[in-house]
Amino acid sequence: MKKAPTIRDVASAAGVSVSVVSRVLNPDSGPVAPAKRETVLRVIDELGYRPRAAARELSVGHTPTIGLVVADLANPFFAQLADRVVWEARSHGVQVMVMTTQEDPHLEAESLETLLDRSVAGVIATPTGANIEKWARLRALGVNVVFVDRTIPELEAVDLVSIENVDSARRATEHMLGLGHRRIGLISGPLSTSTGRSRIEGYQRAHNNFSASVDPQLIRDVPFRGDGGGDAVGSLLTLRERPTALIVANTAQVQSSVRRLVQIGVRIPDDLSVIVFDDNPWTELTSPPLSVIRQPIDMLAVHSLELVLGRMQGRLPPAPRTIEVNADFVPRSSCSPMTLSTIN
Amino acid sequence: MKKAPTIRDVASAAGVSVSVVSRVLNPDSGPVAPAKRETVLRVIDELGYRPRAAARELSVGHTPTIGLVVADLANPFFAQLADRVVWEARSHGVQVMVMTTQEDPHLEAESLETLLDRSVAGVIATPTGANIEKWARLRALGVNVVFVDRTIPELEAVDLVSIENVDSARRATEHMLGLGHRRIGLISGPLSTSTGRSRIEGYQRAHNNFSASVDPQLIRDVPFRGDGGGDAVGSLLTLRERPTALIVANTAQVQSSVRRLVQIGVRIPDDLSVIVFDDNPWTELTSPPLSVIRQPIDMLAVHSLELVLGRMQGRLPPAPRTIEVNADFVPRSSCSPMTLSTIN
DNA sequence: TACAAAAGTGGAACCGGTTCCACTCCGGTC
DNA sequence: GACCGGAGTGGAACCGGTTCCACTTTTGTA
Repeated sequence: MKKAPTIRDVASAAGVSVSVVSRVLNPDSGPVAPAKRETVLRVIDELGYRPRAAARELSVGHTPTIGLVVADLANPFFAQLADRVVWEARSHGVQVMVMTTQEDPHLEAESLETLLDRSVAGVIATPTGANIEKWARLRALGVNVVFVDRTIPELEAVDLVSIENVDSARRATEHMLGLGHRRIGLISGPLSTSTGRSRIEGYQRAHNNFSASVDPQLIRDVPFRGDGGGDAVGSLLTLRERPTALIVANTAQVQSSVRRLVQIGVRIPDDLSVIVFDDNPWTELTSPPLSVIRQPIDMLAVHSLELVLGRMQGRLPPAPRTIEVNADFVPRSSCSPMTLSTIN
Repeated sequence: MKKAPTIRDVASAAGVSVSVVSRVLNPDSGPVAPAKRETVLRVIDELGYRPRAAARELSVGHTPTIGLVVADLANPFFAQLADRVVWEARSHGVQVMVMTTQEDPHLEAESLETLLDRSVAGVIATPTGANIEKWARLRALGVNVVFVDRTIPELEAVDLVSIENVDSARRATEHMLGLGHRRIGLISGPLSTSTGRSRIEGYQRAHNNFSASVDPQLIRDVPFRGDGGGDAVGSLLTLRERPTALIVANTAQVQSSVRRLVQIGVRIPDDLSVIVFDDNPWTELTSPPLSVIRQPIDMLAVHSLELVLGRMQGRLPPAPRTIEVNADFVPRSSCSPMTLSTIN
C-alpha cells in the first residue's frame, strides 16, 4: 500500500522541473527538448506514474467527464443507451458518471447537485420533467446539457436528441387503421413528458388522416414506474366496446402490459392486434413475435454524445439543436386485419 | 455562466475564517460555536455554495466513489446489477463510476487505470479473468476490490460475492436427470472464468449422484460475447444422439440460444426440455414460459456494496470474505419428463 | 481566586497538478 | 558585432478544499 508517485517525483528522478514534466504530459502547452521529453517519458514508465485526475481538475476547473442521467438501468432501453454512451465516450477519452433517477424528481435533483460538485463538463439526460430551475442553474454554471428521448419545453434553447415521436406513433396507428381497426387502445407515457404528449398527438393525427374519431377512453397515460401498463391493459379489456388493437407507446410499460395480456390469456393477434414501442431483444421470442417500433438506440447515443462533446469543445454554433432520428416500424406477427370474428 | 462561490467567499461573507467553514462542513473535525455554525449555514444557503469534490479529494487523497466494472449493460443481468448498485450506493452517499469491458481484457485494463486516476476508494467488478497484475497493483495501492459473480483464483485474498454456482448447476441438472433425461446439453461460460468452471462441475456432480455418465460432447463452453450460444445449440441438435434436455448456464448467451431454438422450430418441451440461468423478465413471456435458475441480483448488489463499503471504512476483519447466496430454481413449463416419444 | 482543561478560532501549509512569467541560450539577420 | 526572436527551462502562484498548530477565551474544579 505504498503511495503513488507524483509529478514532483518524476521531475526529480528525471532531473528536470515539474514544468517540463507537465509540458510532456500536455503536448500543446509548451516546448520541450526532444531528448528531455524522452527521458521524462522513460521515467514516467519506470515509476508507473499516472497523473491524478483530481489535481488536474482542480486547476483547470473542469474534468473530461460527463454525467448520464437516466430513469433506471433495469429498463432495457436505458440500459442499452447507457451501454452505448459509456462505450462511445470512452473511445473519446471521456468518462461517464451514470446516475439513476427512478423517475423521482427529488432523486433527479440530488443527481444534478452531485454532478455539479464533480464539475462535469456535460450531461446527457432523460429528464423527469420537473426540476426546471435546477436544470437552468446547471446550464447557467456552464454545464452543457443534452436531453435525449424526452425534453422539457419550458427550458429554452436546450439540445435534444429523440426519435420522431409524433410520426412513429402516427405510423403505428395508421398501420392498425389500415388493417381496419377502429378501436385502438393506446398506452402512453405521462402527459408531463414530451414523449407522452407527442405520441398521443401522432395517434390522433393518424385518426384524422383516416377520418376516424378518437375515443378518449382508449387513451391511457400511465407512469413509467410501477405496473400501470398492466392495469391499463386490464381496464381497456373490460370496456363495453373492447379495443381490437393495442399500441403500447410507453417503453417502460411494455413488459408489464404484455405480461398482463399473457396472464389474461388474450390471443394475439386473434383477439387483439399489438404493436409495442421499442425493440427489446425478447420481443421476437414471444409467440407470436411482436410487431414493434424500433428505436435506433445507437443513433440516439451517438448523436447525443456528439452533441455534448461538440458543445464542450465549443465547436458548435450556439443555436440549440434538435436531432430527430426516425424509428422503423418492424412488422412481425402480432397484428392481423380486423374481421368480424374479432368482435366479441 | 458566473462561477460558483468557494469556501473563501463563504468565509468572508460570514465574517469567519475558512477553517470555521470547513469545520461546519465536516461536523466531526472540530468545535464550532453554535451561533457561528448557524450563520455559516445561512450564508452557505444564500450563496448556494457547494464544496467542489475535486478539492476535497485532492487533500484527503481519496473520494467517496466506487468503480463498477461490468462486461456490458446490454446484458440484463449486469444492467440490473448496475441499477441496484448505483441505487444502493447513492443511499450511502457514494457515487458510482460505471465502466464496461465488453469482455475485452484490454478495455478492462484501461478501465482500471482510469479508476486509479480517479482515486476511487473501491471497485466492484466482474473480472474478465485476465489482467492479474493490474488487479494486484490496484489492490496494492489501497483500492478495495470486490468481485461479483465471478472471480480470479490466481488473485489471493480477494472478496467475492456470487451465487452457489456448483450447487445451482447441480440442482438444474438433477432436475433434468430426475425427469429421466440422460442426454443433457450444457451451454456454459468460458473455462477461463470461475462461473464457467463451477457450473460444469455442478453438472458433472449431478451425473455422479445419479450414476450417469457424462458425454463431453454435450458440454459446450462458449464466450460471453457474440453468438456462441446459438451456434452451440445448432451444433448440439445435429449430434447423432441428440440431447433431450438443455441447460443454458451462460447468462449472456441465453437470448442467443433461445432465439436459435425458436428459429429452428424446436418444440419446447416436447422436443427439448430447457432450463436457463437467470430470470430475465421475458423468460415468462415466451411460450412456454421457461424454467429458470433465478439469481438474486439484488442480494448480489447489496452484499458486494456492503462489503466494499465495509472495507473502505475499515470496519471489517482483514480476512477475505466469500459470500455465496443461493439461487432459486423456478420451475415453469419448459421441462417435461423423458418419454419414448422424445427420442427422435 | 487560581489554574488547568476544554472550547473556539484563524493562519498557513499542504494535496498534485497547470500555467504564467522571467530568464538563459542559441542561431539568424542587417 | 550588435540585435532580435524564438526555443527551452525552472520558479512560483494558483485551483479549493482539509488539517495541524498556536493562540485566546471560556468553563469547571479544588
